[in-house]
Amino acid sequence: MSKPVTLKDIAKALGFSTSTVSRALRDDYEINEETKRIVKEYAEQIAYKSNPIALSLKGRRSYSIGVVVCEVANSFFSQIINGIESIAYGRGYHVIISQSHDQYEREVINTKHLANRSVDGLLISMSAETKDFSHLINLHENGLPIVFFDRTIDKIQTHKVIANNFAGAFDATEMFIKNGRSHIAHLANAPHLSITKERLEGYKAALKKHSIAFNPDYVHYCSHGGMIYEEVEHAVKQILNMPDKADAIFVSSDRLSIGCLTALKKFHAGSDSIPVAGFSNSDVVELLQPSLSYVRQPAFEMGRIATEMLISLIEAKEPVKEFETRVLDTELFINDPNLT
Amino acid sequence: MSKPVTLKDIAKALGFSTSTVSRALRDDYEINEETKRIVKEYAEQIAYKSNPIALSLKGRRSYSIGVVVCEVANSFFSQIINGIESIAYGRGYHVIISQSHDQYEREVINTKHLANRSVDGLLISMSAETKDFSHLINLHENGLPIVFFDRTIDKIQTHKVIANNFAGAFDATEMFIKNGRSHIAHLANAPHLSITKERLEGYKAALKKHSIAFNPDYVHYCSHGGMIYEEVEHAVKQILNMPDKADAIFVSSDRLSIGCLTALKKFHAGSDSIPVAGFSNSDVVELLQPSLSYVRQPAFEMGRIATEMLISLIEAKEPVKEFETRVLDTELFINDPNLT
DNA sequence: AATATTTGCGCAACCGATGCCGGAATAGAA
DNA sequence: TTCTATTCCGGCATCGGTTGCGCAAATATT
Repeated sequence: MSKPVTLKDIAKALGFSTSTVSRALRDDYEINEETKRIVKEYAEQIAYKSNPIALSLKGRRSYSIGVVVCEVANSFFSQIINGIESIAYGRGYHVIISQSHDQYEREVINTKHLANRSVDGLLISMSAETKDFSHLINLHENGLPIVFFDRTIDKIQTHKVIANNFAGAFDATEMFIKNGRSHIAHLANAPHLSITKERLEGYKAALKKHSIAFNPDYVHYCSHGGMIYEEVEHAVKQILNMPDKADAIFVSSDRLSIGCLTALKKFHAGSDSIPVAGFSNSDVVELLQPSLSYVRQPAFEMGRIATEMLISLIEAKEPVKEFETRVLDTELFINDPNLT
Repeated sequence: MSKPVTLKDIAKALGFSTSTVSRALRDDYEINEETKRIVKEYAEQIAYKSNPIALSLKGRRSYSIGVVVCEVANSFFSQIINGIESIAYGRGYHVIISQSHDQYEREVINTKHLANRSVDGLLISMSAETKDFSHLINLHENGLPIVFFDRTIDKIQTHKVIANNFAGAFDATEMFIKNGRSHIAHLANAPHLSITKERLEGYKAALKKHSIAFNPDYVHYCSHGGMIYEEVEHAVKQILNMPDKADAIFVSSDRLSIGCLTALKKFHAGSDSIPVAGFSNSDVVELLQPSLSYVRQPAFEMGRIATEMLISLIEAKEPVKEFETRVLDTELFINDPNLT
C-alpha cells in the first residue's frame, strides 16, 4: 500500500519547508515565482493531492453538503439530487445523501450524523412523520446553514425553495371541474406537511372559484406519505365507496399517486371509471395504466436553486439576515383521452 | 456559533489530561473506575461527540464506504442502496453515494474523489461506457478494498456479487419459446458489460435447448445502456422492421425495458402485437402498459451481501487472498394474459 | 557606507484525538 | 527502612495540512 504523497514528501525532496510548499501551491503570500514553479511542477509530477481530511480538521470546513430526502427511489427526489450535484460539484463541494424513509427517527439520526461529519450545510426536505423540529433548530442555532426544499417548516428562518403547490393543485382541480366533474376526492399526504396544506388550499380555491362547496369528507390523509401501501388502499377504498360517489381523484404526491393507481387496478376501477390526477415526477408516467394526469415540478431546477442558496449561505462573509423563499412554477399534463 | 465540545474542554473542566479523558471514554488501558465514571458522566452531560474528522486523520480510517452506481433514479440501484445502508449503518459505517450516469468520465472523477476522501472501501457497479479500468486497478493495487456488484470486471480479483444473469435470461427466453415464439429479438445493453454477456449467453442457451438457431441479427445493442432514448428507439424500430418479423422481445436491463415500452407505445405496437420481457426491478411494473413480464433480481439482498463482503475485507487482519463470487437467484414474473 | 525596506522563507503552534513512554503515588516485600 | 511492583495518569509526538510571526539576505534609500 503506497502511502499517498504529502506536503512533507515534497518539502523533503525539494529542500524547502512544508510551509513554503503549502504556500507555493496555493499561490499564497509572497513566494518567489521561481520557487512556486518548481514546487508546482514537482507536485504535478508526483500527483500530489491535498488531504481533504486534514483540511477539514484544520479549517472547520469539509467542502461537503448534506442532503436529507425521504428516499432516492423516487423520481422527484432523484431529479432533485441530480440538480444538487450539478451545482455542488462545480463549486467544489461534495454531496452526501441520506434517506429518512419518511421516518422521524431516521431523520434525526441522519441529520445528527451529517452535522457530526461536519458538513458545511444541509439541504433537507422534511419526512412525513416529523412533527418535532428541535433536532434541526438546534443545528441551525449553532450556526449550521440550512436550506429547505419541497417540504419546509415555518419554525426556521432561512432560504427555501418550493414548487407553487397552490397553483399546481388549483390547476389540476380546475381541470377536472372544467371537464364536468364536481365530486372531486382528494388523496392527501400527512396533514402537517407544508406541501399538504398548500395543495389542499389550491384544491379548495379551485372548488370555490367554481362555486362548489368544499366537503371535508372528500379529503383522505395518508400520514405515512404512501410508504405503507395498506394505508393508501384503505383511503382509496373509502373514496370509491362514498355515498355521494366521487367522479375524480386529485392526489397530492408521487408515491400516493402510484399507490392510488395500484389500488384502483386492484379494485378494477380504472381511469375510465374515475380519472386521476396527481403530483408526479415519475419518468414512466406516460406508460401507466390506469392513466395518470400529472402536475410536474421542476425538480432538477429546484435542486440547483437550493444548492446555490446553500452555498451562498455557507460562503457568506456576514451573517445573512434576509431570507428568500423561491416558488417555482409547476406544469399540468393531461394524460387521459376523456379529459382536456 | 457554539463550537462543539472537545476532549480538551472536558480535560480542562475536570482537571485531567486529554489523554486520560480519551482513554476513560473508551474504557481503555488502566484508568481508575472512579475516574472513568466521572469523565463519562460529564461527557454525557455536555453531550460530547468525538470528532470523526480528527479520528480519520489520526487513524487513516474514515468509517465510510463509497458507492458508485449508474444512477439512483433506478429502482434496481436504489434497492441496492437500501440494502447497503441496512448493513453499513449497523456496523458503524457511513455510506457515500455517487452516480456515474453511465459515463466513463464521471466514474473516474467519482472514484478518485471517494478515494481521496479516504473511504475505507468501495462498492461499485461499472458504468456502461467504461472500457478502461486503470482508475480502479490503481486504487486496488494501492490497497483499497473493492467489491463489485451487478456489473463486474475480470481484471480485478476481489469479491463480487451478481444475479444469476444466465438463468434469468434463460428463463425469460424459454418462457417465450414455450409460448410458441421462435423469433425472439434481444435488446441488449452495452456489449462489453459483464451482465450483457451473461444474459446473452442465457438467451442463446435457451434457443439452443429448443433447437432454435441463434441469429445475431436479432440482437441489438445499446451502448449507452438506455440513457439516450433515441438509441433505444432506433433499436426497437429495427426490431419491428425486420424481414423475418420478431414475435417477442427480451430486454436486458431496466432502463432499456422502459425505453422499449415507450418506443413500442409510440409505434402503436403494444404487447398485444409483440410481448416484452426484461430484467426490471421497477416498483410500478405491474401498472405499465404495454405490459412487461420481468426478471427480478434480489437487489436489496445484493446490496447487503456486497456490503458484508466489503466490510470483511476492510476489517481483515491478514491480506485476503481467497475471493468469492456470490450468484443470487432471479425470479421470473409473467405479466401478460397471452403468456403462461 | 550606514540605515531602512522588501523579499523569501522557516519555525512553531494549531485543528482534535490517540498512543507510546515515563513518572508519581501507593502497596507490598525484604 | 529501603527496594520493587502496581496502579493510574500526564507529557509529548503524531496524523497532514495552514498560518502568524520572525529573521536573514537582498535591495532600496539617504
